[in-house]
Amino acid sequence: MSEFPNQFEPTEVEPRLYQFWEKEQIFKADPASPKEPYVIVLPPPNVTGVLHMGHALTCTLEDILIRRKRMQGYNALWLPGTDHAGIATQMVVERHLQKTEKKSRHDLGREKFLEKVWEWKEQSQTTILGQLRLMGCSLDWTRLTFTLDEGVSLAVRETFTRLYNEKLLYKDTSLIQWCPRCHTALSDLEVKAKESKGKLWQIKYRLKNDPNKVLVVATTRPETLLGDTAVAVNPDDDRFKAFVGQEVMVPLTNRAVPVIADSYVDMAFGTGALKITPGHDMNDYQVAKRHNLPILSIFDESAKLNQEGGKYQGLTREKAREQMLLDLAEQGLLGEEKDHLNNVGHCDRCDAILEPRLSQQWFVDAATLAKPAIEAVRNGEIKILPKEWEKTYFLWMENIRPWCVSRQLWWGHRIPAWYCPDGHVTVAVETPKACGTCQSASLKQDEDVLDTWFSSGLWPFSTLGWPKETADMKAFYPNQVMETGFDILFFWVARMIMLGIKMVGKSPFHTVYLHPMVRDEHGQKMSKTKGNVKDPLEIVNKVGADPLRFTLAAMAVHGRDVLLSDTRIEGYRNFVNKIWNATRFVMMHFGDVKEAKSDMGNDVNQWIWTRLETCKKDINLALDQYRFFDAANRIYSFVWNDYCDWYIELIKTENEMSARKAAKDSTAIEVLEEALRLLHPFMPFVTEELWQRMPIKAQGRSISLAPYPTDDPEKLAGRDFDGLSVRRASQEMGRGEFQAGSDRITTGTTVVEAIRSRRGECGLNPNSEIRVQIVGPKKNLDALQGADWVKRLIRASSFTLGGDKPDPKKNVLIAIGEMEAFVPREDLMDVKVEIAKTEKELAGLIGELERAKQKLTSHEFVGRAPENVIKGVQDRKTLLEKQVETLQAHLKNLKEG
RNA sequence: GGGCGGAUAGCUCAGUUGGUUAGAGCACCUCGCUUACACCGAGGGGGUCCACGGUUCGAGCCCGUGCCCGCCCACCA
Repeated sequence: MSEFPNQFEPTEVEPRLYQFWEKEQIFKADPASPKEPYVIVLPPPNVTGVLHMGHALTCTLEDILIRRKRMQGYNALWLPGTDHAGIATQMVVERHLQKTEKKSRHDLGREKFLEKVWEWKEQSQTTILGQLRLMGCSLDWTRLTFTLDEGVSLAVRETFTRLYNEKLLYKDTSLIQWCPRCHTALSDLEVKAKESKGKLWQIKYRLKNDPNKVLVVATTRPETLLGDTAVAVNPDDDRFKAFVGQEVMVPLTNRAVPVIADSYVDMAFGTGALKITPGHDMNDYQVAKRHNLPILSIFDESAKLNQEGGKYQGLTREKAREQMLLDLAEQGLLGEEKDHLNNVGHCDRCDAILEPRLSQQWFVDAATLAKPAIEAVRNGEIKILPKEWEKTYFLWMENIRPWCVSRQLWWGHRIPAWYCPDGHVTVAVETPKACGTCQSASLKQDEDVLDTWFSSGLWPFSTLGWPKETADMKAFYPNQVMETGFDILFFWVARMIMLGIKMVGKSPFHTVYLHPMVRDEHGQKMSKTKGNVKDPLEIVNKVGADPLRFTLAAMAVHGRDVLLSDTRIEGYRNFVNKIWNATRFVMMHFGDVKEAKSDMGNDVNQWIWTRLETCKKDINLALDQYRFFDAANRIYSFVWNDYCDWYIELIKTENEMSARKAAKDSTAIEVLEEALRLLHPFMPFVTEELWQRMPIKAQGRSISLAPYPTDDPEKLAGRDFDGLSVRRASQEMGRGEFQAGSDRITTGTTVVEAIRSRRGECGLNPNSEIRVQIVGPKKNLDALQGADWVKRLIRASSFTLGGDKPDPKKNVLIAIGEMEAFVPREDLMDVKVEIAKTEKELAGLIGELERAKQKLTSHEFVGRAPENVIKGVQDRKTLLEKQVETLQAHLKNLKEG
């Protein structure tokens, strides 16, 4: 540690520091701690997955929140876990099995297949957990939970049983969304509506009693006609009044179905007559229920025609359609056909076209659970940020439908329901010995598993040991923040709120922070087919976790997508380098200071302390409001602009430097040390590495346990900081009282900027030395007295204050507010360029002056604008007048000379 | 069909209750290897803040209309 490499080496440092943190158990939360708790549970990544950019964003933002709170003395718990992700994982393993062993899950059988999935899970989980460590996540690994762990399983069974007993969960036969490829029921949310180009066919239905008359219906799915149990028309439709009550023959069959009247039918659409297929259309199902129509299922679980299909049995939907259209045409029953755009439901997972299917499933009465969940957000118990999402939340929750929770899969929580031979249902937390109704000992458990989101919905408390009354549950429920992507607001967040309130009796968290989507630098969604996917691990490998984290935070703007670009990441990699080198420089000169002893009489010191104070205020304010991007930009500009560009440059003069060394002044180190602490939640690795090298630092083991800098130390009073001395906290308080920079600093920096700028405009070699004389009001000249850094920063070989104004014809004049700087013409300028510059500047100033004058003569403005605004314009006008006057004289001289 | 969000410099975006001269990063141009850092430093150019109308002493910001993008929800077959 003694030598200081001239570059930060993330590949060497990051794993070493993470091991150190884990060994020291820095991230472990103690439920017995007297500290105020601050809890976030990590949205559990899918066990089959690898870490993608969305995870990277989630864990960066959550780690920033958690690390800051930990540094503020909270009992911070960030709880890790992984999700079994039922349908997704089962699909991946099935596919793998098919590929490697050419077997289906049915070939293996349930038990063997599940063994395979568990193997897969073990292997995959290690990968993703390692990746979370690579990102620097300060997760409490001692509490790692998997959604199929026994504890979670108990919570699931408990919830299922309680909801069942309260009739909020029930078994029902109903038309549900069925995926013919995954062979399972889905919830409404798992249906992706996609617009697709289809056709609208007209099909003639002959009247039973008068085969010469036909009723023409329009349909996009002719193959479903085998399932028709009625034809419907609008009751107000005069065209069809005579048909209502009669029967028509379903083409290609011998069945007669009634013509019914229902106002659902849109007279203007198609032919005005609608075939009703209640077994395979959600709307038709509703109509059928109203009219007590029979329901026919004509497709099997793979959406092939079943025994109801007659000659078409065994055909797929597409094949059947093709064949039936041919047959209809042959019988002269096919009318016109036209193109038609319609929405078709696809499986969220496998993209297959879904088929509504009549079946028995378990449902949760979501509408009842939603009521208190809506209320919790409405009364502010739960805040959703950005606030715009609340409206979306309400809209969905108020129109929520029964949630189908059973899945015909093997991988997941088995439904805790048992059936006896007589068909009685027994629902229980523990496997029952006998039927609850008839005492039969011959019980068979329900074959189905639960929707993954059912167990996810219990996550904020199932991870803490619920339903047992654990210490963790007492200490850490409710959580503080739920940070996740808006894409799972309904899938997950809403369900956690409903189930948390129902099961525990308290909202599961206080704040929901919905982060945006990560896209590429052109706002395109990252996708494999587009080839624009950025792999976070590749980036971490290349530049380290810190720059990636900082980029994600600095781009995370409320309600906007995060656009990730390589140049941005590179820029923040450079930032890491900048901090590294600034620390190296400061350590080189002040590495031997032993105690915090900042010379507060020195105005350069005061200035940087003041800037730091403002920075602390801004950052804390920003982070309190989840404005990660503001906080990131603020610390960036403090370190780079204030500290490196100004402060370090200011103290680099020999006088300043030797005085500081002699006095063992610790300001440079101390300010930087605080800046590192401010930065730590964003860039944990480089900050810890540098902090460990600092001679002056809080006495803790890790920067993660040092106090987070604040402009309001009262807030941290009384907190324990792993051995931090209270003295430092009180010192921080004192610094809040500094006034903004002294006259010497403000005057000096203004002079430096003006002269540098003029040099730049002239294209002069910045290294050439110039002679400078400054005249102006005494207070300004006094302020510049002794500011030898001004001389250094403008590269002045001589620097004269006051005295007679030099010959205007031989000197270039630079107006600096009320001051004038003179530089011998030969040092700076050729006359023609100077004249042009001056004229341009003058024109700008005159224009502005005119506008100011106009404002001040306007009665409305003077009469109605607040005083401070008027005063501002007046001051500006006075200054402008003085500058215009000076420059006009200067211009005159130039032209004459 | 409903709802939400966006449009500001070449690119990606800030701009917190309307207030003096609209900012940043990157890109670009000029100059500089001044011993922390060329992953750097100093300077510069570049904007009718989508259009039109309104409110106001004053609008990038508030209101209305229009146009163009993106997303979510939705049972017109």
